[in-house]
Amino acid sequence: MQEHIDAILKNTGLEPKLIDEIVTIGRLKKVSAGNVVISPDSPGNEMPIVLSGLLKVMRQDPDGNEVFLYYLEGGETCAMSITCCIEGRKASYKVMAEEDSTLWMIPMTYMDSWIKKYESFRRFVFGAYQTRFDELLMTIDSVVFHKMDERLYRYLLDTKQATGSYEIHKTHEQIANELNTSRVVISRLLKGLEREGKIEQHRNKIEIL
Amino acid sequence: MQEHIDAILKNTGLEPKLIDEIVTIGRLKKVSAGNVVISPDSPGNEMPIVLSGLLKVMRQDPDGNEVFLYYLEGGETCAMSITCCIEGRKASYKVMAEEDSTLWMIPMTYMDSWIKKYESFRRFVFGAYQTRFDELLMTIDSVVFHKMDERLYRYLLDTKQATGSYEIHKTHEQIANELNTSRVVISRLLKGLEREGKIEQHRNKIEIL
DNA sequence: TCCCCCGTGTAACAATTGTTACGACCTTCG
DNA sequence: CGAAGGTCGTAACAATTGTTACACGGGGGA
Repeated sequence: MQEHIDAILKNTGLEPKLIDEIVTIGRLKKVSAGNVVISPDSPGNEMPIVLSGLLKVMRQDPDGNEVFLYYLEGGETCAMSITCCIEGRKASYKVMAEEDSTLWMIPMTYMDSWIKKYESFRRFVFGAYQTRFDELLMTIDSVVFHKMDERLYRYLLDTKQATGSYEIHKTHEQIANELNTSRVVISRLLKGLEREGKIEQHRNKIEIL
Repeated sequence: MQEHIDAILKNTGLEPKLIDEIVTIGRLKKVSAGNVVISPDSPGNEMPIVLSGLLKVMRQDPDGNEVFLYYLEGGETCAMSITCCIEGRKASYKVMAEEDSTLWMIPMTYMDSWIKKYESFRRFVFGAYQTRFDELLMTIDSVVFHKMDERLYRYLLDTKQATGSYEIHKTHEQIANELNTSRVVISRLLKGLEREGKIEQHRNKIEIL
């Protein structure tokens, strides 16, 4: 286990001394697919780093509607939870396990001193911010500048890329929920994509071509 | 001038010693209304703090379409330019002066050392991130969960709040551009808001009631 | 003054998306 | 096996948004 964590963390560009600290101080957390990692009302005083698996970050509105924002893959961290914790605010989003995942949880107490001490940690944190800003902006692009069919196709490609598989195991209903539209609309548009030869459909499964 | 800058910076919660450094190292920049402050192809190795006036941040897509993201008011800074500069990347957004504004420009070279040195600067920077994340998420909410009429009304209220005036001096065409829709649609919806008694319209001017 | 440009109102129509309804099929479980 | 529930296809219609076209009036410049 220990070596496994080391291996992941090495790819983040963090310096060895810091990795030692992280390994000593953090704790392992396992989440199985479909479960919630962070929700708007959970306390949240730890910063998660994804060791394996895949998380997805969603935005929720007061009426319970949702939109998919982006995936968090191995080696990445949730930038939003950092600021949330620093400011002691409630999360305004929801993080779920898309696959069975293992996380390394670091208490927020250490954040400030690490930022002060380690140049590599500053780079890590600011890099995380940059990446998330970019993802949010891409989401805005997708929603503002494109129609639902393009948005859907981009979502499928994102999912293919994040899971590393050209097969997506989701129902039309689930996809509709992530794009905040209705099942009928998704079925209609997926049929269109199929006619264009971009995908192939099976029960509970979409194949990206 | 000197005292004016001090006064603004004091409200940011930065510690006196750091304010001294900022005042010594930065330079003043004046921008008149309508001019571009940061564009996707400008170099951008300075971090701006708004001293007076109002900036607006827009997202642009490759075809030249635009959307309004949020305003930057006095005492605030552009979080996205921080990460951009740290990573030496090109900006993926555009910042414009909504009113005649004065900015205090700080070379990025000092960022890292200040973050290391000043607790208050860390709080300032992370606070800026948090605020911008929230604004982006609100933009996403607005676009994903609401129809154009509500989006328009929220935009008017935001503008009222940012400018501190219940009169908005913009044409339907300009508003349409900021919401990435067409003039006709805005005229239609503004008429609706007027009928509901939420606004009053005049030439080149909208009054929020 | 007269003319032209700009800003706005409005109609008519097209395209996109949302909603409701229903039928077909598959899977699971009793 | 048969019933029940979940998944998908499709039609018909409503609501929202986008597009084109044209009329009206104000204000500024020649």
